[in-house]
Amino acid sequence: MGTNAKETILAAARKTAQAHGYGGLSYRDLAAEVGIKAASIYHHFASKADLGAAVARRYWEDIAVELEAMLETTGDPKECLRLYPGTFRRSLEDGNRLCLCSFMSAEFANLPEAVQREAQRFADVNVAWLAKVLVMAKAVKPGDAEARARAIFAAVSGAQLYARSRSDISQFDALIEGYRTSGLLPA
Amino acid sequence: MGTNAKETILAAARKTAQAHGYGGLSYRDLAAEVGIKAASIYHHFASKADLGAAVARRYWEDIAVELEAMLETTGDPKECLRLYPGTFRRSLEDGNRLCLCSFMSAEFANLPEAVQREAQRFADVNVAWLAKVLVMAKAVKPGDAEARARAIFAAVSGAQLYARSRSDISQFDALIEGYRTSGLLPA
DNA sequence: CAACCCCTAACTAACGATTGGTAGGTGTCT
DNA sequence: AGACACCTACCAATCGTTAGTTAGGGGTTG
Repeated sequence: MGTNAKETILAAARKTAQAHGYGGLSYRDLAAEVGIKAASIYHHFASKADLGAAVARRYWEDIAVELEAMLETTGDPKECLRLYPGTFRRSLEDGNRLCLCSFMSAEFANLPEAVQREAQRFADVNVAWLAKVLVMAKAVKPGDAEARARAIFAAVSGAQLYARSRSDISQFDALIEGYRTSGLLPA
Repeated sequence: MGTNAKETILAAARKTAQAHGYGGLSYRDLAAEVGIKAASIYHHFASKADLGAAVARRYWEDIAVELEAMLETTGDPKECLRLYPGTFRRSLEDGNRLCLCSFMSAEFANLPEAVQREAQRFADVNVAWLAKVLVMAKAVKPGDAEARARAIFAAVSGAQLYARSRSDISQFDALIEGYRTSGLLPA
């Protein structure tokens, strides 16, 4: 597998965890998918907790980059708010997968502390970005931005969870539309 | 464990599943909690899938009764909409537990079909009741009731998930308040 | 009344599979 | 030579599940 084995493992683990959770991560299955043996994963990650934490950390690092890039390329905070649910939609498009943070929030009680921390950071990154963009778009009073950002994040997460349980992306789209007409998201 | 062993198992399994999911249900742990041996559970439930389906079914049956009772005792649909998030709040109060349906929606890909079906029914029951109450309260146009009901259910589920990942009920309360000020829930 | 039979509700003991993890060896490239 | 990437071969624990057994209560029958 060469020098990028670690990255390949991380990517495969992320996809599996988004479908079956941290508990559904198996060294043997993961190794088979990557094309090495289970014990070899220990050469890159000292334990399952380490792997889980690395996967979750990479997950919020990636979304942080993606969200900042969105803001930069569009240069339009209102457009960003319109596009935001798309980041969750894409997980559903990709094999009806869930946001890793949502899955780990459900599994929270079973997670090693290091994994818990990294999972929380994903939510923090999303809320911070949303709050910033809401203020830029003058969609809320600056003092209300963080509360509204959290509400949007939680609601979109819930929409993804619901749509997943129906294996039906159109349910996600309908829910997001519902958030707009009700005023949670700017119309 | 006399005649009500089956009920005792169901109740213990529900509590465990709300904390650790269907995958976190272990016959040995469950039996130890109830005070019998693992194999004895098979006298009451033919398989883990059977047990899981029975737990999920009982879960939506109970909430259906609870919601109808709320409507009857208050007689006030607006008051019902105000009280509704409380049903999710109580799971958090009880050991930071999650709605069983939410946990199973996350685990969806790993669930036996019978369990999937019963988990979906919980959402259906909630949405149907919410839609009915929204119309009674004249909070939305009758044609928009079901879409709004789904939006409320998904958003409240998301709020519970977020609060759980922080082990902080006040986050749930703040999110619900945010849904009210934004217009998703009637103020 | 007593013997019989079946049912319920539990038990002990083990099954094969899978889990995360460890020890130590092998080949390859610099 | 030595570091790196990966291997084989195991381990103890846990998983859902099965087989066979036991204790006791209820009904029917001689």
